[in-house]
Order: sequence, then C-alpha cells, then structure tokens
Amino acid sequence: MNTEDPLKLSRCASCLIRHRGICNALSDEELQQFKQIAYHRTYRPGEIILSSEENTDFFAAVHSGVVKLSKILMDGRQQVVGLLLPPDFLGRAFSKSNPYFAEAASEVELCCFPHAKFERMLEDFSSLKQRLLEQTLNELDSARDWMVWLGRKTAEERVASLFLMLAERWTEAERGQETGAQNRVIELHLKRDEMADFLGLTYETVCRQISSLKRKGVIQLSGTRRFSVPNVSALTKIAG
Amino acid sequence: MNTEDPLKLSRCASCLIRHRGICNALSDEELQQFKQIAYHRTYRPGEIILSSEENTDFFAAVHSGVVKLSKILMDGRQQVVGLLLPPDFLGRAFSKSNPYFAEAASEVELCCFPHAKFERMLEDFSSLKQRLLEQTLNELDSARDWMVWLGRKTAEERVASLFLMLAERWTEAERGQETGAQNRVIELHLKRDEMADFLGLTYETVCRQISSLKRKGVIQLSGTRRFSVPNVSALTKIAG
DNA sequence: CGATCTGTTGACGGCAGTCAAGTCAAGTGG
DNA sequence: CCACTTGACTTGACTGCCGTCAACAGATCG
Repeated sequence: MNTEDPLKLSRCASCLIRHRGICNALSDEELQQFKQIAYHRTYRPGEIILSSEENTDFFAAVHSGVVKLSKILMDGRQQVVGLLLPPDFLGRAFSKSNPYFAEAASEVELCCFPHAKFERMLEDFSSLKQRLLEQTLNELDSARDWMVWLGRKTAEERVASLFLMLAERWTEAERGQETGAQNRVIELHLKRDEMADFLGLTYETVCRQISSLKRKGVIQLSGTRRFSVPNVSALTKIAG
Repeated sequence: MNTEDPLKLSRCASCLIRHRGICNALSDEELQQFKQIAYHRTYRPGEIILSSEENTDFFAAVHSGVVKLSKILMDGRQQVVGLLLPPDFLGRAFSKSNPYFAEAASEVELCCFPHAKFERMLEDFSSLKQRLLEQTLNELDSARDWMVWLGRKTAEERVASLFLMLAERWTEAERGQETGAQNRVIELHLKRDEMADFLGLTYETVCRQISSLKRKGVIQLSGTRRFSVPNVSALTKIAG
C-alpha cells in the first residue's frame, strides 16, 4: 500500500472540481494524503445512493451529475429537500445515520471517502472543517429560501422560481461564455414528478404551470427536458 | 482593561446555558478569554433584533426566550424559517450580511460577541468551530424536516406537528421531572398569526385546526397560549 | 367606558389536488 | 416493418381544502 499509484495522483490534480470543492481547502501535501483514501463510484439515473434506514459508511463529493435528497412520509408522500450539484458534499458528519434518502437524478459520479478516515482528517486539517462549515451554512441558507417557496408561494411562482434558479446556476457555472443568457439552452435534469416533489405540488399542476409560462412566452421548451428563457425579467417578476 | 471584573467572571460560571451552548466547547482558560468580550442584551416581545438589510456587528447565543427568524416577500407575505431557543446561536458566520429578519417572540436575553473578535476566536479554538458546525448541521436537519411539513402536509397535520414539536422540546428540556407528559402545561410563546407564518397557513386556518384538535380531545388549552396533550399517541398519529 | 389587539367562527370562492382520458416517443418482440 | 407495451407528459372536468372577507367575542388598558 506504500507504492504510489500514478493514476490516483494524477486524478486529483486534474479533477474538475478540484478548485471548487472541499479539496480546494487543502495544501498539496494534505491533498496527497487525501487521495490515498479517495475512491470513485458511479450511479445510473434513478439509482439509490443512500436510504435513510441504513447506516452510511462513506462521505462523498459530487463530482458530476445531480443528486436528489428527499424525505418520505409513511403514506408515500415525498418531498425533495436538497439538490446536490458539483462540488457539493454528500453525507452527514458526526452522525452515523443519515436522515435522508439520496437518489441519482442523472448519471452521477461521486468521489468517496471512508467515514472514519474522513472524520479523522477533519480533526487534523482545520481548513477542511472550515470549508465544510461554510458549505453547510450555505446549504442552510438555501434550505430556508426554499421554505419560503413552499410556505408562501403560489404554484406559478414556485415553477418560475425553479426555472430561474436553474438558469442562474447555469450562467454562474459557465460565466465568461459569449452567448447571451437569453438563448442558452438549459438542462432540466428532473422529470415532471421530481419537479413536483421538489416544489410541493402534483406533477399535473407542474405541467399546467409550465404550459402556461410557455403560452405567455416567458420560457421556451426544446423537447421535454431542455428550456431557454427568452424573457428573463418577466420570469423574475413572476417568480416574486 | 486588565482588571478582572468579578461580576463578569461569575456570570459565565453560573450561566444557565453554560453546559449546553457553544461555551461548553471551551476550556476554563478559553472561557476566561471569552467572557472578556461577551456582553448581554435584552429585548421585549416583538422587538426587532436584526433586519435583513443592515449589516450585523455581533453574534449571539440565545440565553433565554424565543427568537423568530423570518423572510419577507415584497408584497408582505412572510415565512418563519427558524425558531431559536436557548442555547441556539444567532448570526451568520463568515458573511457580514444576514439574510434573515430576526425578531424577539418573547422576552429575550442574548449573550453577544463582537463580530470580528468572535471570528478570530473561531480560528483559534477549533473546538468552538466544531461546536458551531454541529449546531449548523442540526439546524439544517430541522430546516429540512420543516420543508416536508410545508410542502406535503395538510393544515391539520402541520398544526399537530407544531404542537408535538413544542411538547417534545419541552419534555427534552425538563426531563427528570416527576409529572407525566400528559398533564404538563406547555407554553406556546407564539401568537396565532406567528404560528401561521411558521406553518405556511393563514391565522384563521390555524384557529380552526386548533379548535378541531380541541374538539377531538387530542389537545387541551388553558387560556390562549398554553396547552397540554392528554392524548400524545393520537397527536402523533395526526401529525403523520 | 370605549379603544385596540387577539382570537373564534361562518360563508363563500378560487387555487391546486384528484381522477381520468389521451398524446407522444421509445422500446420490444413477432 | 408493424402491432403492442410502457413510461413520460399533457389536458380536461370536477372536487375540496384552504384562503378571503366579514362579523363577533374576550381580554387588556388607558
């Protein structure tokens, strides 16, 4: 185990999320240690990553794709409580049990770390803990924004808010490109019923609201899971 | 400033939340340093502690009372996104601006720390940062539970969930007492319209659901802001 | 006592949920 | 190649929960 695997070493160095995720908090030296324990896993769309019953044995950074965090009531009602995009972090530190149900919403690649080893590194590298804290604070902020959607917004406002959020995340991720935000085609990743579980609605209502926004010329669909926003300001206004 | 204030020293030592709040993470020596910068503030019910526009110059631990965190849409719709009870922590670390509106829901006493000094102590005392991280993770968990309420539960279930949560927090805080949970009288702290903003409902709907639960014999009111739960299992069942 | 704030209850209407039918695209197998 | 199936999506008709509007009851206070 002391022989260095050149593939493993180069993988971190060329990692797409290297400069955005938690790894960014580490020095080169610390990173060396990090990659010794990291391993990758991939999931197909719809595949279950964690179920809330079983104990988790790993933490992970989302390397590519979208992970859906949800909670399910006994009668089957479901609420999505988080969407993880690269370079978000998956797993509940300092607790073996994970209260959520995690599912791959698209093709997903995770960079995983064994539970115990990762917690030890948290102790050793304070900048890593700092990074995790900041990420958790940001997740808390967006969870609370989301609560406003769920508690106080109408169906139309919620659907508009979702489209707006996806559009913003997209331009954020790809800023510096030449084409304007108007014509950019954005990937939805979610099915209608997943959007509904996200927004606290039924999928029929989501459908109707999307059709209505389309009729108003605020959004434009290409196929069923791609869209663009010809009128950003109108969308913003409707989103509230 | 080098003379020690005996009052200040004893205040931390006898502090009610000393062994539950973030201070618990500190050694006696570190606590010495801590109390040098801490000061208390009190607020009357309804008083505004932080408005989301202005920059925050302090962090604080809730020493007594209940603090309401909320967000407000431009048209006046409001959603409560957090309830802070002792020994919860108030303030957004690593960001000068605070995206929430904080209001005293009852008589409130805060133990405050200047912004810059507290962040410095976070750097120096890793156990403090650890404590803050754990608290943030717990807040994230409960925010997400709350999202399930808002997105997927009916009015009756939400009201029942709120009563259940308050009952559970109460027994948690006062465990070891002799009287059974059945007859314990629990303080609501919130007005009907505050409960409504909390639950994503109107205050009339909250009223109706409370009356209905009362008629069913699941809860019992003494006056308008105190209640007890004669039938805990029925309440749990209704809450979902 | 009147004024004001908080809470309760009723009548009514609308937004979103439920139930149901139907379209469209992709896949399967003869 | 075509009949059939399946899953995702769309749209319509109807229902019901909860929001809106309104009247009223209690409590508190000057």
